[in-house]
Amino acid sequence: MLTAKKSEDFSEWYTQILINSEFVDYSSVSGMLVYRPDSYFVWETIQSVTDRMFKEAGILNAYFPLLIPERLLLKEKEHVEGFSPEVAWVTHAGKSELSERLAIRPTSETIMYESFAKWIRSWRDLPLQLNIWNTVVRWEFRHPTPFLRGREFLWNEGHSAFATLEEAEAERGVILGIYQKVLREYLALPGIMGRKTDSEKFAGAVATYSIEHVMPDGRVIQGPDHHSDGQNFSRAFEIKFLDRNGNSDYAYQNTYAISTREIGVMVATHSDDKGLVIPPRLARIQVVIVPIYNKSSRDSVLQYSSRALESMKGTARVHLDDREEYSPGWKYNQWEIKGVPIRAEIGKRELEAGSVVLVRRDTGQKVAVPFERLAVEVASMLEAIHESLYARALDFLNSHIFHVDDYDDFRKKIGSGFIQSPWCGSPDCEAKIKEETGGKTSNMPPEIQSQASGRKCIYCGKPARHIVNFARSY
RNA sequence: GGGUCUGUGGGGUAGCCUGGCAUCCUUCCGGCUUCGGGAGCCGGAAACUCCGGUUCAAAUCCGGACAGACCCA
Repeated sequence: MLTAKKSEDFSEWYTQILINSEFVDYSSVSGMLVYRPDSYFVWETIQSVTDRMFKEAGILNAYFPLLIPERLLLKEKEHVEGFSPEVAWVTHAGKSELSERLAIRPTSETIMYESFAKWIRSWRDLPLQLNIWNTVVRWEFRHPTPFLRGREFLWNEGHSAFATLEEAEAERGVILGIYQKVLREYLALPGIMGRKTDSEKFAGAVATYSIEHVMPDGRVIQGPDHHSDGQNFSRAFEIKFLDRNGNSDYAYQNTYAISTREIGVMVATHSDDKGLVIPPRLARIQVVIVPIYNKSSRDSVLQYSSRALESMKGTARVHLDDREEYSPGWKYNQWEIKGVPIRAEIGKRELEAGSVVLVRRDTGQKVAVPFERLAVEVASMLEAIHESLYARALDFLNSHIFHVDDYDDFRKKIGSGFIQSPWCGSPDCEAKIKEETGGKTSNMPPEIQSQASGRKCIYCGKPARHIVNFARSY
């Protein structure tokens, strides 16, 4: 039973729908989540469609170890500093202490680049574009929230090495394009793409580009990202090659990721006070048939329901809920909590009319369709649900972007979405703004940077060099 | 990191001030009955976070630990 409302108590609502829908469960390790079949189905799908696009782009999958020797982790200074407070360590095997403690990977740069250094000798070995699907552990100390902030999450780690900076830079558009496509076509989520400021970029990177989302409560959360690492890691790990002219150079590298956090953004964005709303392409069950009968109509209704099931099988993932012990009304509620996109109601009336009633989860709209058109109508309804979820999410995003030039106004607006304001580029101003308002820099979309000219920094009043999205964030 | 509050069956709770065999809802199991928006009845299973103290007697009072929530940095 759901008691919290999305608009009144967002965080309580969020956990209630996740648990009540049997989407995920808590484990006895705080911050580590159990993915039950419906949520794992979502991740498997995200994973497989992303993976397919990676492969089309020439990226190969590999696998690297879970544990990283301490000496490797220490090789890149900024990288260590960024991660060391959150690293979990393996120190013992049984009762004996290990000679060198091993980090449980918080990310795999260091273990992978040791190998890269061995494999890369010549420009002919480049580019090297590898990806691994794995989980990482980061010992968060702030309160964990399912999917959004936890101590273990599932993701992809793409790691590339190129011979030239230009080639490395060109990868960014390809990868972010893939991520945007996955978000748009599967999770039905829009986002804002842009460059992170230096103080918010990835530890060890030269530049980070991210896709950022607004949450229903007006706070903002970072989604998939792509980091240009320049030669920072290649110098630390001696990833050197001889170019066409016989000169030795360090490789130019990138890293990128999409994680299970997106599932949280998806749930939070689309779901409502009745429970989850899962975008059709990610729903394990896309259509649930609920038969309605009494003693005398039972057999004929169930038989008709089975025929409906068969006729839809080739089109959608369908389930017939023929449990005897629950009433139809109870089933409606349960499948609504679980976010199944379409409910098909079949009773004596439908049987006699030769029709089936379809009900959309997102809008509650009911429509009776002739049996012969069932598969066709279901297919187009699934499509319509997807598009309408995306359209609504996009409207929400657009109505939570504010252009602000005045600091008092900024203070009032911060916390209610993306505040686009001019900034001089000074980390001091950035830090002061954060301190005084709680507003952090989210990212800087390339296409609006030209608007900085002639404007003044929201904090110090000096000429602006960037237009930045400020927000309270997760 | 600092402060405030809270830990009772699987979930949600009453009881705590004023010590005396733990309340109700839901879930779960068995049965009957019902089925067009969480039906009804009968029976059953299931809990005081942990450690110590006070007491004839502790969910209740005291101390500590652990866990969680909220506020501040």
